[in-house]
Amino acid sequence: MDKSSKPSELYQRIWKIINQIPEGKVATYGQIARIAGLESNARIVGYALHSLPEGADVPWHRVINSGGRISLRKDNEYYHIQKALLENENIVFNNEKIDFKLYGWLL
DNA sequence: CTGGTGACCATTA
DNA sequence: TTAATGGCCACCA
Repeated sequence: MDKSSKPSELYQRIWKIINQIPEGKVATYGQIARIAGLESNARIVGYALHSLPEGADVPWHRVINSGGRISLRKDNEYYHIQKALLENENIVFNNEKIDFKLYGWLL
Protein backbone atom coordinates (compact mmCIF):
# COMPACT_ATOMS: atom_id res chain seq x y z
CA MET A 1 0.00 0.00 0.00
CA ASP A 2 0.99 3.60 0.15
CA LYS A 3 4.06 4.15 2.22
CA SER A 4 3.29 7.85 2.25
CA SER A 5 1.03 7.10 5.17
CA LYS A 6 1.90 9.34 8.06
CA PRO A 7 1.91 7.94 11.60
CA SER A 8 -1.02 10.14 12.54
CA GLU A 9 -2.99 8.68 9.68
CA LEU A 10 -3.00 5.42 11.52
CA TYR A 11 -4.87 7.05 14.36
CA GLN A 12 -7.24 8.71 11.93
CA ARG A 13 -7.94 5.30 10.42
CA ILE A 14 -8.61 3.78 13.81
CA TRP A 15 -10.86 6.63 14.87
CA LYS A 16 -12.74 6.38 11.59
CA ILE A 17 -13.44 2.72 12.18
CA ILE A 18 -14.66 3.42 15.67
CA ASN A 19 -16.86 6.08 14.20
CA GLN A 20 -18.54 3.35 12.16
CA ILE A 21 -19.69 1.49 15.22
CA PRO A 22 -23.49 1.81 15.33
CA GLU A 23 -25.31 2.94 18.41
CA GLY A 24 -26.00 0.27 20.97
CA LYS A 25 -23.10 -1.89 19.77
CA VAL A 26 -19.59 -2.44 21.05
CA ALA A 27 -16.31 -3.66 19.55
CA THR A 28 -13.08 -4.96 20.98
CA TYR A 29 -9.62 -3.52 20.51
CA GLY A 30 -8.67 -6.68 18.63
CA GLN A 31 -11.60 -6.30 16.25
CA ILE A 32 -10.73 -2.73 15.41
CA ALA A 33 -7.06 -3.58 15.09
CA ARG A 34 -7.88 -6.30 12.59
CA ILE A 35 -10.14 -4.03 10.55
CA ALA A 36 -7.49 -1.32 10.54
CA GLY A 37 -4.96 -3.82 9.24
CA LEU A 38 -3.20 -4.24 12.56
CA GLU A 39 -3.66 -7.95 12.98
CA SER A 40 -1.84 -8.29 16.25
CA ASN A 41 -1.59 -4.75 17.42
CA ALA A 42 -4.55 -4.22 19.68
CA ARG A 43 -2.29 -2.07 21.86
CA ILE A 44 -1.97 0.51 19.12
CA VAL A 45 -5.72 0.94 19.15
CA GLY A 46 -5.66 1.59 22.85
CA TYR A 47 -2.79 3.97 22.39
CA ALA A 48 -4.70 5.82 19.69
CA LEU A 49 -7.70 6.10 21.96
CA HIS A 50 -5.66 7.53 24.77
CA SER A 51 -4.27 10.02 22.30
CA LEU A 52 -7.79 10.92 21.25
CA PRO A 53 -8.46 14.65 21.61
CA GLU A 54 -11.29 15.83 23.81
CA GLY A 55 -14.55 16.68 22.13
CA ALA A 56 -13.80 14.37 19.21
CA ASP A 57 -16.81 12.88 17.45
CA VAL A 58 -15.56 9.41 18.16
CA PRO A 59 -17.61 6.95 20.22
CA TRP A 60 -14.51 5.66 21.99
CA HIS A 61 -16.76 4.40 24.77
CA ARG A 62 -17.96 1.64 22.44
CA VAL A 63 -14.48 0.15 22.44
CA ILE A 64 -13.76 -2.44 25.12
CA ASN A 65 -11.26 -5.22 25.73
CA SER A 66 -11.53 -8.91 24.86
CA GLY A 67 -13.21 -9.77 28.14
CA GLY A 68 -16.12 -7.50 27.33
CA ARG A 69 -14.90 -5.19 30.06
CA ILE A 70 -13.56 -1.69 30.34
CA SER A 71 -9.79 -1.75 30.32
CA LEU A 72 -9.48 1.23 32.57
CA ARG A 73 -9.23 0.99 36.32
CA LYS A 74 -12.11 1.88 38.53
CA ASP A 75 -10.17 4.76 40.00
CA ASN A 76 -9.87 6.17 36.50
CA GLU A 77 -12.26 8.97 35.66
CA TYR A 78 -12.90 7.63 32.19
CA TYR A 79 -14.08 4.29 33.51
CA HIS A 80 -17.23 5.83 34.91
CA ILE A 81 -17.68 8.03 31.87
CA GLN A 82 -17.52 5.11 29.50
CA LYS A 83 -19.88 3.01 31.58
CA ALA A 84 -22.37 5.85 31.77
CA LEU A 85 -22.22 6.45 28.03
CA LEU A 86 -22.75 2.78 27.27
CA GLU A 87 -25.70 2.52 29.58
CA ASN A 88 -27.04 5.57 27.85
CA GLU A 89 -27.08 3.49 24.64
CA ASN A 90 -29.23 0.79 26.19
CA ILE A 91 -26.19 -1.41 26.73
CA VAL A 92 -26.47 -3.41 29.92
CA PHE A 93 -23.54 -4.36 32.12
CA ASN A 94 -23.57 -7.85 33.55
CA ASN A 95 -21.39 -7.63 36.61
CA GLU A 96 -19.10 -5.02 35.01
CA LYS A 97 -19.14 -7.06 31.78
CA ILE A 98 -20.85 -6.69 28.41
CA ASP A 99 -22.40 -9.61 26.54
CA PHE A 100 -21.06 -9.72 22.99
CA LYS A 101 -23.88 -12.04 22.01
CA LEU A 102 -26.20 -9.12 22.43
CA TYR A 103 -24.12 -6.01 21.76
CA GLY A 104 -21.16 -7.25 19.71
CA TRP A 105 -20.47 -5.26 16.54
CA LEU A 106 -20.52 -7.26 13.27
CA LEU A 107 -22.11 -10.06 15.17
C1' DC B 1 19.01 4.30 16.90
C1' DT B 2 17.92 3.25 22.07
C1' DG B 3 15.01 2.88 25.88
C1' DG B 4 10.69 3.37 28.18
C1' DT B 5 5.66 3.21 28.10
C1' DG B 6 1.01 1.54 26.97
C1' DA B 7 -7.44 2.61 27.30
C1' DC B 8 -4.10 -5.03 24.72
C1' DC B 9 -4.02 -10.32 24.44
C1' DA B 10 -2.96 -14.92 25.79
C1' DT B 11 -0.76 -18.01 28.77
C1' DT B 12 0.88 -19.62 33.21
C1' DA B 13 0.88 -20.11 38.23
C1' DT C 1 -9.82 -14.60 41.44
C1' DT C 2 -5.44 -11.65 40.89
C1' DA C 3 -0.49 -11.21 39.43
C1' DA C 4 3.28 -11.82 36.52
C1' DT C 5 5.39 -12.65 31.90
C1' DG C 6 6.19 -12.50 26.90
C1' DG C 7 4.83 -10.74 22.59
C1' DC C 8 3.30 -7.48 19.44
C1' DC C 9 4.22 -2.62 17.51
C1' DA C 10 3.56 2.66 17.51
C1' DC C 11 4.65 6.80 19.90
C1' DC C 12 7.70 9.93 22.51
C1' DA C 13 12.09 11.86 24.75
